Amino acid sequence: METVLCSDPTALPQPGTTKPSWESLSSVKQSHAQILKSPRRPSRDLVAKLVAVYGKFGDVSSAVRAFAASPWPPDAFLFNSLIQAHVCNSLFLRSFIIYREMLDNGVAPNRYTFPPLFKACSCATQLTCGKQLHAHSTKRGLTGDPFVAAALVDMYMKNGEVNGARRMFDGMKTRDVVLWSALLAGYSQNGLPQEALQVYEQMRRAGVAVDNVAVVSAIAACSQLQELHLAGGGLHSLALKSGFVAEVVVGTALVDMYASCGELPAAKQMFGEMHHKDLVAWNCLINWWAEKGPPLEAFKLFVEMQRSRRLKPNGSSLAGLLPAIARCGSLQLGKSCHGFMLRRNFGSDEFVVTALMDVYAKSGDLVVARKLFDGICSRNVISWSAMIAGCGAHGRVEEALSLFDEMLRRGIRPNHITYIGVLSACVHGGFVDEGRRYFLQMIEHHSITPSLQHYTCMVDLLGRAGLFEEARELIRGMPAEPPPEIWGALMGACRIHGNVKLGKYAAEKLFELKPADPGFYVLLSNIYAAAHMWSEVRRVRGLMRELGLRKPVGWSSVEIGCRIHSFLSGDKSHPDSDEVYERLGELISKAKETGYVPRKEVVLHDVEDDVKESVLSSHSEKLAMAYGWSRLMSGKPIRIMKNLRTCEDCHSFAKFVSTVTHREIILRDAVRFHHIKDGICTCSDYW
DNA sequence: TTAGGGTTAG
Repeated sequence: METVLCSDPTALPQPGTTKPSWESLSSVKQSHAQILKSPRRPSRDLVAKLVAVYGKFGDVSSAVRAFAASPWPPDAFLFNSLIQAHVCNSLFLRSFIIYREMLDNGVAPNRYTFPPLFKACSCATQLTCGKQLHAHSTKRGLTGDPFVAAALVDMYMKNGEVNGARRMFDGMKTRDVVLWSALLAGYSQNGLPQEALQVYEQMRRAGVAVDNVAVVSAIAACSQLQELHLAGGGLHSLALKSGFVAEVVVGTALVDMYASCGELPAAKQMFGEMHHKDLVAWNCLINWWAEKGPPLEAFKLFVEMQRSRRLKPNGSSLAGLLPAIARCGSLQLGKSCHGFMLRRNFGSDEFVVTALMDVYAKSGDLVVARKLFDGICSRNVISWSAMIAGCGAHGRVEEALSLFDEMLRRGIRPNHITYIGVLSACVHGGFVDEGRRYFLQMIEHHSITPSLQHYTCMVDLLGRAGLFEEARELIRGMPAEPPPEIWGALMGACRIHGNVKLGKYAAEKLFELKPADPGFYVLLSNIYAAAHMWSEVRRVRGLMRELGLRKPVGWSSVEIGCRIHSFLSGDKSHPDSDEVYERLGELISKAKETGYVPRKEVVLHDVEDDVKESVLSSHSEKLAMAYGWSRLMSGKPIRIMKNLRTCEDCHSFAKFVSTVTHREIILRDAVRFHHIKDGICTCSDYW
């Protein structure tokens, strides 16, 4: 062994010592400088260690310089270190080039060479390259090495080659915990949680001591399965007994599991019990609150994270928070986030930009959403799907479908979510032929098995067009018993077309499947009311009372400056209520002068006409419209959000208001956007 | 010197 000449004996690795005292980049550089000053040339092993440690500190340039100055020719250890330094700094393509140089210089790769290269193939999704390297490792008899094998299983799994990974695993005679975990994690990461839990069970039966990593992957599988009580509960107990729970990764996996099962209080409690919380743990909590919790709470968590832990949000934090803003539908808040994102240089992060695009689309500003979409350099299937869905929801059906065609022309393969957007667009536009064609194309050309959402879209599309027999045929052809969503869509179509008989049939199915959902009772009562079958209406309403079910309360909001003002139907609690009703009265008079006739048939109670008109005139969206007109500057669009579907009368009224006030009205309801300008709505009147 | 893990846009 060569002796290292150095004035400070603690600064350099000494023979026999296990841990070098290179704890910072500056200490490494200092030692390196001393080595260079020394009259004797350093050994290859010492340079290789320097290269590795430079890589770990993220200084790839110094690693390359150290390598270049090493005794020539470099050996395998030196090349391995240089490859590793590049891989751990995400310079994957460069690592392949170094491997090529290694071969060109006649240096034989060894068991240490391949794991980092397979990792590079995993991260850079380079399956072809991975397969070639697999062949190289086999040729050299290295594939049986446990480190190489585990890296290979991981490489195949990360590239979505589940069967390849399994074959690799099955071919191994000795299987350690890391090899098992690579398989288990791979199944979980590929959306196969059942298989992942099976592997976990097999692993335990095989007597392998389960470690923290295996537990994390099994918990992740439970999150996907939303399986909290059997496997999930057992894993939490195991994590507690073994002490793994103290690890931030294990704690985060448990937070995620509780939240994904809808147990937000348990998730928050788990989060509170974690001693150390890193950025991923915070992001996990924020993401779930943004999706399922009160949107403002998600925003508060985002602020709290930065204050209390002094953590800097990354792209995931923002992409996770933005759905909360999208749910609020607040354009102002969306713009603030946009500014924050630009200041923090997330303007080219496609995750963040796609999430922001969705915020603008859901806040009613499709123009900015489209600009953001056009500005994304590498648009993937997710950004295309988001834009297509946005256009469809805004009634820009032709634009949605032409975007879809363009996406196909560019060779982007659509997935099941893309087709949900495409089929919904067809529903919004009443494009029956196109819908049928896309549904078949999805199955036959893209081998996508229709999901519940696809079937629901099709039933909705056919039902709205009055093609009840075709809709029923489709339902009969479904592989499993139709769930409530399907009958709900059919019932909605029955209301539009006054099909009492089929509506009643669908309602009976729904009352069996979801007896406590008030929405379906209301829908049936609406079907009877539209047919003037008032005794049936009373019977259904009576049934609702007996069951203690109440119609969900409708509310609308309008954004004025930085504030959101909400109104219930007939609401008089707003501080400016007098002004709201006075201005609404003006609007109704002006609208009537230009031809607006209240559509009293929309009111479903068996009451006198004047009562119906008074009920109609205080619908929450009308109150919000009047307040917006009163308070927003002249020419500014009025943006309204409604929690339920807008009724036909309010839709018609909004068209007259847009004409008499010369304002654009953008109304987001539970299913779509209505862009109304000069008396015309971009979405069809196809109800 | 080398392998497997938690969050993340539609």
